[in-house]
Amino acid sequence: MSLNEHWIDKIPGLSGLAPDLRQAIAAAGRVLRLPKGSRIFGPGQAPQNYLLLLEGDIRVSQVGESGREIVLYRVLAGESCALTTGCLLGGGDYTAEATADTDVEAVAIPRTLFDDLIARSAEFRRFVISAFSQRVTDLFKLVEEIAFQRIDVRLAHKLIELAGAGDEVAMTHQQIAAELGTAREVVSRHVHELQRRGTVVSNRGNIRIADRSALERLAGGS
Amino acid sequence: MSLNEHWIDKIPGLSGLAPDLRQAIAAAGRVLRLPKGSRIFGPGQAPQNYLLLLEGDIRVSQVGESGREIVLYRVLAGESCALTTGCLLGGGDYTAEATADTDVEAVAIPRTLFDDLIARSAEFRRFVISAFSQRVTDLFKLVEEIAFQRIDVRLAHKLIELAGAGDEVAMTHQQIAAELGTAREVVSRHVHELQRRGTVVSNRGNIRIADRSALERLAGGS
DNA sequence: CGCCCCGCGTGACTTAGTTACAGATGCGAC
DNA sequence: GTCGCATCTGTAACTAAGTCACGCGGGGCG
Repeated sequence: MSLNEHWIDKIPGLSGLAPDLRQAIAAAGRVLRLPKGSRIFGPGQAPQNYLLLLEGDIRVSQVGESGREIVLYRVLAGESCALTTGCLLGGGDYTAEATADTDVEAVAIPRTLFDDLIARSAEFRRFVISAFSQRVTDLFKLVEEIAFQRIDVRLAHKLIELAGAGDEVAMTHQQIAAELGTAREVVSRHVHELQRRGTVVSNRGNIRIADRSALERLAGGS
Repeated sequence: MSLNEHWIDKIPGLSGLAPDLRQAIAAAGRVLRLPKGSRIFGPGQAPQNYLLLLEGDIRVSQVGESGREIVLYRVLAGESCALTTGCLLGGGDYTAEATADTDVEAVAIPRTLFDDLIARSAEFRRFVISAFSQRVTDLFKLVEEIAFQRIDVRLAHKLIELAGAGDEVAMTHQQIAAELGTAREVVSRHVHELQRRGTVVSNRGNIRIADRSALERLAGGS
């Protein structure tokens, strides 16, 4: 029980939930642990639970017939995966898939409880709806990027994002291509060009940012 | 009052709403009429109401810095525009805009009532959430199309969609380009090619489908 | 009638995606 | 160690898409 009270506090949006609802959630929610690389869901799987992510990083991506892939968004610790589950319940056919990018710890909330929480808690509603909204704005931005932005700009953007606080991106060109929804060769070419200009240093499975400000200039400007 | 009971029945998802809630909606909802071409919302405008569309057709699109435009989705009669309003409330900065493609009749529901309805009616919740879900799957599909599909296939698709039951599309190449998020010249070239093959007949501001099955083959197949 | 705006056509060029390889590099088996 | 192999990366040639610049022509309107 103290264990259950423990995880709910990892979800910032739910900190102020009424005690009785906390208890209901703690009682009915099951904690799942999945290793890195697990398929959370994919075409053909229809989960009956709403998921809250406690630890880890889930990547939601779309694959085309050609096998090419593009990352739609990520679900981070403390966020809800309700969108994709909702998508399944409401949407009918879809082709997105979700993969654990790291080891993952999540809570599965049965649908009946979810409905109940939505009905009884304004805070929970706010949490769910703002999660939906956030995803949608993410997708809006993504559409704009794909449709209008040049690949080199998007690559610069992604490298900065993926490097985070550090300056190393431990990914293959293929994986970065999947992030951007383009082909591996395209990434290779642009990485090579960045290396030629001294902006990055590229090694097998790893790219190090050598001149962050140059990258930011590329990402921000034209 | 009978007038108010009138419009609520235009929303299929709300037909089974409890009588007291119907009354609340009827009392607080204001019916709006907007002429074709009106900007429903855009960057810099933050509506405080949730909108239900009774009549007409709203186009939600994204414009890039270059001025190029892409249609994200449409809101049709009987559907809710809650997504985009929710997007505003939850999302912070965004750049999408919504335009009336036809004369439009909509109901504005104040936010307080919306919250109340969500709290009290499972049916209303289902309506709102499935609307959200639908938009999201639409956006998923759109991302896949932009990222992976060839322009000629997407054009064929759009022409069929825009023609509806008939076989005329009364739009300029520029407008069709905005639908697809591409440049006018690209549309012109492909339309020209389709005309050369006898699939369509193109005139100023109008494209007539001459061989629908050929178009469907193009849209469906590779 | 003539002007002008708007939609459309076209050519030359750049960027992105595709196809088909050929090296390179690490890692495990032996 | 080193051999074999899968995986990652580089390159070249080609097609598709997007960009830029301009010309043409038809309608509408003064």
